[in-house]
Amino acid sequence: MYILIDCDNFFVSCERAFQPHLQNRAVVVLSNNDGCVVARSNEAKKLGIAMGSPYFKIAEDLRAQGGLALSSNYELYADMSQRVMNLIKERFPNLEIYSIDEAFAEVKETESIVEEALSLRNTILQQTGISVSIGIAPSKTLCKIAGERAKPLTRDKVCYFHNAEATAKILSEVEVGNVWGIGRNLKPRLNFLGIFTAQDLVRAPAGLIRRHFGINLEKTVMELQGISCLAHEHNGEQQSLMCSRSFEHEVQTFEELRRILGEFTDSACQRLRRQGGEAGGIIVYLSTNRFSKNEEFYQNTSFIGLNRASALTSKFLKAMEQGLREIYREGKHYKRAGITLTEIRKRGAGQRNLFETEADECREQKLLQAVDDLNEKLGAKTIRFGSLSQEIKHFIRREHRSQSYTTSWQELLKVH
DNA sequence: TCTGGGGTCCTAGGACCC
DNA sequence: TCTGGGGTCCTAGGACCC
Repeated sequence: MYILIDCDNFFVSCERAFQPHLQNRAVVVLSNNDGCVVARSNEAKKLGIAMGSPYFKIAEDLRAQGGLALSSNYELYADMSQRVMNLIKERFPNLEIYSIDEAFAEVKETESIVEEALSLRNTILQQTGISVSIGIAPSKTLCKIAGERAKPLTRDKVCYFHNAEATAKILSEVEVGNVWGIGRNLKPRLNFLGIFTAQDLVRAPAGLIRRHFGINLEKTVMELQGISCLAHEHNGEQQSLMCSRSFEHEVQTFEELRRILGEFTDSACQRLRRQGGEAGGIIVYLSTNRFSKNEEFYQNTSFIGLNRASALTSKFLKAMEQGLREIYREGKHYKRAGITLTEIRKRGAGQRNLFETEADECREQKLLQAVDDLNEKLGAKTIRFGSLSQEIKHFIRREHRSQSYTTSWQELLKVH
């Protein structure tokens, strides 16, 4: 049996927890660069603002309706998320944190399960100000549907699938495209086969689904039948770690890209070290503006593997530069770039290289540890690589950002 | 006309999720 | 003018091995 705990309109709820005047208003939170809408209050949803809408297309309408847009404040959301997850973990220790705003718990089916869920919901609301919806079902895919059903319930916001007949009835009301695991590409193909609802999918012949759509959809079908096929993950090691951005202004020169990607590499390596990992390689990514009408869209990636897994910034800076050289084309206007560290594992878990001495690496590791400690203590970038740019913030727009109420001494909430 | 059977590894691309 | 950033998994095809 699984329980899904899903925060309602999470980013908006976080902002509202500290700014009560945002209650009962149409509020949206924007992605980086104030580009797209990534969270909406119920009032904003009612205005018909779609998830992912470009802000410039809805800005005027939103303002006219008395609504408000905020830039995203990930420090705040990450901290609030951690508070919510800690509360859940106290009640349901066997937890899989699935994303910043939702978690699955594996539980024994008991008579009091709904009461327990309700009481957890109240605790979270009281201690963080965040409202959650809860779905309970025999499989994760059914939990997602139950969670969706719970959202509009005004009173208790818990939905429990315990009766096969009732579940089948609900599934016949769920559009197949709204099933977890079925996106915009699979939906039309399923519709073409006469499959329009989740219940249609449950009844589809297993062989056909497997042949035409592969193993993932076959698992989804079984999950909808109440047979749990997706493993409970327990938040194991991360496999890759990414840092990428779109730029406000396009970038042309190799040198500027090298510095920007250097910053990304540095930041990714810091995160990697903080979680005690090391990576085996780096992917470098570049692209021009995909909406541009003046220039043909160009995007490319390159992968550079290391001889031996490492967490040292210098090694990845070197590899990054090599990768960038492979895909950089003169004269293009780059709108977006990024890097991904891959083949991540716990430090020291990997095979040693027979011909490499470890003395140098050891020394650099100590140096970086000292740098990380200093930056932790005195503020990010107090000490940094000389080859990197002095400042890169100019290329990201965040015009309507709220305070870091819980993570910065300078920005604490003033009660009076 | 006719061309085996069993593997591994890598890459690119596609699909999905939040 | 303005269109995000972070992940996972699967599949197909090519190159190689014996």
